[in-house]
This record gives sequence, structure tokens and C-alpha cells, in this order.
Amino acid sequence: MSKFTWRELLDLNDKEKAWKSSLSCIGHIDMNAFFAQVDQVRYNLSVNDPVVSVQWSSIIAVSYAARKYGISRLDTLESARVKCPHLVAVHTATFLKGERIWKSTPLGKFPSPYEHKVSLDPYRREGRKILQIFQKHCDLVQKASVDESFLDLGRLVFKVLLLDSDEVMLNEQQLEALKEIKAMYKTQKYSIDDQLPPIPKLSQDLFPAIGNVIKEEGSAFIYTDWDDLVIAIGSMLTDMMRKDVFTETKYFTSCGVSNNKSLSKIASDFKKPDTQTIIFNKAINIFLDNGCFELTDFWTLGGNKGKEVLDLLECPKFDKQSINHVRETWPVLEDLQKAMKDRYVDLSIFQKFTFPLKDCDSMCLKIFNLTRGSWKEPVNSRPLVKSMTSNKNMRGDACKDLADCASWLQVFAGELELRINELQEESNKLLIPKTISVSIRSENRSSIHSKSGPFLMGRSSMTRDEFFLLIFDTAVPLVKELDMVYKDTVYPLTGLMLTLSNFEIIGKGSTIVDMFNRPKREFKDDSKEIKLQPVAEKELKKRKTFFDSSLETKKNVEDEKDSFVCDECFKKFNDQQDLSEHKDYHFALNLSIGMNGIEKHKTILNASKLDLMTRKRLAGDQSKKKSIKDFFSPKR
DNA sequence: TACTCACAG
DNA sequence: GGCTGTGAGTA
Repeated sequence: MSKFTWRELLDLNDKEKAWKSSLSCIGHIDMNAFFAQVDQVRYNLSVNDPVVSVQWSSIIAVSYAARKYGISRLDTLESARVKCPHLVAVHTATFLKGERIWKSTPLGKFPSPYEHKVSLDPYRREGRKILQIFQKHCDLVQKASVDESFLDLGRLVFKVLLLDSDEVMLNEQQLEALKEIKAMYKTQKYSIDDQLPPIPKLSQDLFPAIGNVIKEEGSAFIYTDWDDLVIAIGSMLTDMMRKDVFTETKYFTSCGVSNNKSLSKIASDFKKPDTQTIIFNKAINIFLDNGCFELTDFWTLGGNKGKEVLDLLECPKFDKQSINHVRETWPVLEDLQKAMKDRYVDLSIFQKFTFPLKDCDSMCLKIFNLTRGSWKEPVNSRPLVKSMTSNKNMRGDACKDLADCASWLQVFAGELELRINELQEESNKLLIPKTISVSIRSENRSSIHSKSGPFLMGRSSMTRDEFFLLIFDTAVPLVKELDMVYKDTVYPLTGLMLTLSNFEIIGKGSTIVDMFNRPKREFKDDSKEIKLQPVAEKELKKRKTFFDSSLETKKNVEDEKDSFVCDECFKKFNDQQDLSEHKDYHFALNLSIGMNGIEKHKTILNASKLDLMTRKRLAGDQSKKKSIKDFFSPKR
């Protein structure tokens, strides 16, 4: 007989219960040197090219081909070139100061940090592409960062064992082996708390785990119960998904499969690249005691808190024995809790801890389980976004006054609009931020000031340009306030940051109902436009005057038929020569626009219009038509 | 709500 | 070291 019950197996079919079942099966998949892989594929390079992804002069990702030369993330571009003369250094995409769209950087080019801002958009996109592949197969995926995800494999394993699976095609022998259990399930010839029958004969041969199986050196590993079979099938599933990722994107991944998140995460990191590591329940201690990990390698224990715990539990330092030490010294939870609290009290005379005494018990519970590989947490499919920020660290005089702040805010507003739009299109949801915040940083890192306020999506329908302007318009008064208070001490800034947060996420086409049960908002299913209820009259009037004056400007310029006028931005030129040079600029711009996903037929605001708006915002209110027109006139 | 800090990749 | 992100604490 099995030591597991039907209930524990059936719980796998329930998203709420699967993670805590003793038969749980969780995968963690991690992209290897993700940015470098994205750049390698994006620039049509080969896996054998020593690619590094570069931001200014520092390296942010090192491909495995480049690692062969001993290059690490700590190298500068120069020192990496010394180690590998034919290094392929790819700079990240960038925004130009004052522009709304990012452009890929051609190979061999290195933009100046003084007038550019890095865009990580290409990587985010690829990250989402991969997430979607996981979601195509698996019903419960938690994106942990741009390049890693947790997967609750419960339902998939359940399907393989008890139903017909279309994810893993079973051969005749495999089907035959599972015939009995499937029949029992189908005919319900069991009580829920009955023990399961023994695992089928030859399970181990028929369902071999795929990947790097952790086991005791030199000894045979033998499947004995259903948890072994579940983990083995989990490894078949992650293998299948990783192969799908590879055929779709050419990206290599590493992966860990075990019964819980923290273990799978450590396992996925164990052997890289392109390898999955499988930890059967009976091999957990062997894995944790293999001399490769510390208590501080567990998620959330990597920082100060982890150090404090090592200290409080008097763990041996530098010999990777902390996990073993804690497990062997305190076989009983209560003893561990008492030991930590006693020492906490003793030490707190001399030092302050990052967590209060009352948290010791829950900390110990977690540590007690972590060191036994039995700390279980649910896989949460996380919301699309909580906040979105665009930020730049400044050097030199890159941001020396309010006008510079405004120029960078254009970039930030452009980036945020771009990213929100992308997310909306991909998820078919509307993302409506409710608060906005601007932060400035000066010389010493610690002096950061921020100002935030409500973000009012006022208009009943909003184009992308209008949304961009609204972000910019809302940000400028905030930065002006900061400028007013701190201008004597902060310039030149060492950092500027714009954050949208508190997102309301609404399914397109669905109707939100307010507290009186009336529809609050309406959306056209086929429309990408954002429709919202009107706001205060005052707010509307303010906007209207702005948009009207802007339209009028456009018209005014169009009227001047006698000169050379660009038909895209209505800028005037003295002669055909200047005009055609200017057209080249639009050609380049449009290429980027295509890349950024803005449809070409939509008008976008070009740089000269942006400058105009900056000045208007800074001037404080709507300027006269005359002066607006002046900005559109050629300089000469 | 506004702001700061810790942690992570 | 630069650029993001999240969650918790504080007033």
C-alpha cells in the first residue's frame, strides 16, 4: 500500500490545495544569462558568439559563450575585451533625451549616458513571450521576475495519472501501467481517505525522470511511492515546456523540480545552463547537505535578515554547514524557537535587529521547514502590474535644472505609455494607474525626495498621445514642487524617477458595476480606446483648452502653403534640401516606431512638439498662440 | 495617502 | 553599478 491517500492525489487537481498536498509538484524555470540570450537572438548572432549585454560601460549579462573566457558581470567592457578580443558587446536599446520612443542600438555603437536613457523593453517583451508559453501549458504560473517563473504542475500531473493527457503523449506501455489507477478513479472505487494502491510495476522504467536527478553518490535510486512518480512526471512536463520555449524562441533555460517553491528555486540554479535538476522527496536532505548551499541562499534570507539569523543561531561560518547545523541541532521546533529568542534577548543589548522579538517564532517555523526542504508556499499567479517606474541615474550635468527634468520626464512618460500600451494589448486588459510619483536624488544616495499625487484619467476616451500627455502633464507640477523646495541643494541631480502605481486592472469588454449596481464604465469590445466616465468640469476645461490650442497650432502651420513643410510634423523649412534631410529623420523615427509597436498611421508627437510642450508646462499655463507659432518656425 | 527601507534579479 | 520591481513599515 501507498503511504499517501486518494485525497492527497486528488488535491493536485485543485489550484488552492495542490501546493500543500504531500504529493505537490512545483517547477521553477529560469532563463540563463537572459539579456545576453535575447541580444544574441535579436542581433542574429550564433550561440557560440561571445555576446555580452552592455549598459553604458558596464556589463549586465554574460552569455555562456563569453563565460568561457572568464568574463563575469563584474568586468568592465574594457577588461572583458582584454580577456576576449573578439567579444560581441551589444548595448541596450535607448531613448534619446526629449524623445518618446526607444531605438535599438546598432552593433558597435555605444550611446552616451548624458543624453540617453536605457530601455529594457526588448527584454521585458521576450520575458512575457516566455511566460505566455508556460501559461499555454500550465494553469498556475507565477512570474517571479523578468526571467523566472514558478509553475504548479498539479493539474498536469493529475491529468497524466488519472485522465488522458494531451500535454504528455503516453506510449502503450505507459498507458497500460496506469490503466488500473485510471479505472479506479473513473469508477470511483475508493473512499477519499483510503490509501492509494502501490505504484504500478516498472514505474521507474516507464516514467524515468528527465534531467539531473539528485541522489546519494554511488547508490541506486528507487521509486517507492506516488510522490516519486509525481515528481518524475513533473520533470517530463517541464522538459516538454522548456523544449517548447526553445523551439519558439531559441532560448535556453534551467529548471528545478521538487515538491515546493524554495527547493525548486535553488535546484534550478544548481546546474546551468540548459539543465533541469530533479529533487525527489527522499533526496531532499542529500541535496541540501551537498556543501553547495547556505541558509542565506534561501529566498528572503539573502540580505541582512539572513545574516542576523546565522548570527542568532550561531551557525558555523564559511563552510556551508548552516543548513545542516540548524537541522541537526534542533530536531524539535520549540527548541529552535526557544534558542533563538534567548539569544535575541541577550544580543539585543548590543545590537538592533531587522525584525522584532515577537517575529522569532514565525521566523523559526520557516527556518525549521526550509532546512528540511519542507517549507511550502502557494504558487500565486500575480497581478499584471502593481507599479511601473521609469528611472534614470544621472551623471555630470545630465540633469542640472528644471528644464532638464522636464526633458527627461518626456522620456519617462513616453516609456511608461509605451509599456502600459504593450501590456494592455497583450493581456486584453485596461490598466489604469491611480497614483503618480516623481522622485529626485542628489549627490549622496540617501537623499531622495519624492512627491506623489492622484493620477486622474479624466477624459471619456483617450488616444495614446493624450495618455502620454496626461502622464507628462501630471508629472510636471510634481517636479516643479520638488524643484521649488530643493532647488538650492539638489542640482545637478544624480537620479530622476517617475512611477505610476495603484493600477486598476479591468478586463476589456467587461462592465464594471459601481456600488449602486449601475455600470460604471463602458468599453467598446473592438476599440483600443480607453473610455472612462467624465471628471470634474474644471479638469475637463483645463485639458480642453490645451488640446484645442495644440490643434490650432497644427492648423496654423498647415495654412502656410508657400514654404517647404514636412507633411508628418508640419515643420517649416527654407528649402527642399533641408526638408529632405529632415525627412530622413522621420524615416529613422518611423523604423523605431514600428519596432516599438506604435502603428504608423497614428500620429505621434515628435521632438519639436515635445519641446514646445515642455516650455509651455514650465511657463506655468497656456501660452499665447503667437508664441506657440514661433516655436514651429525654423530657427534660421 | 505619502514616504522610506529592505530584498531581489 | 544601473535599472527595475515588490512588500512591509511608519506617520
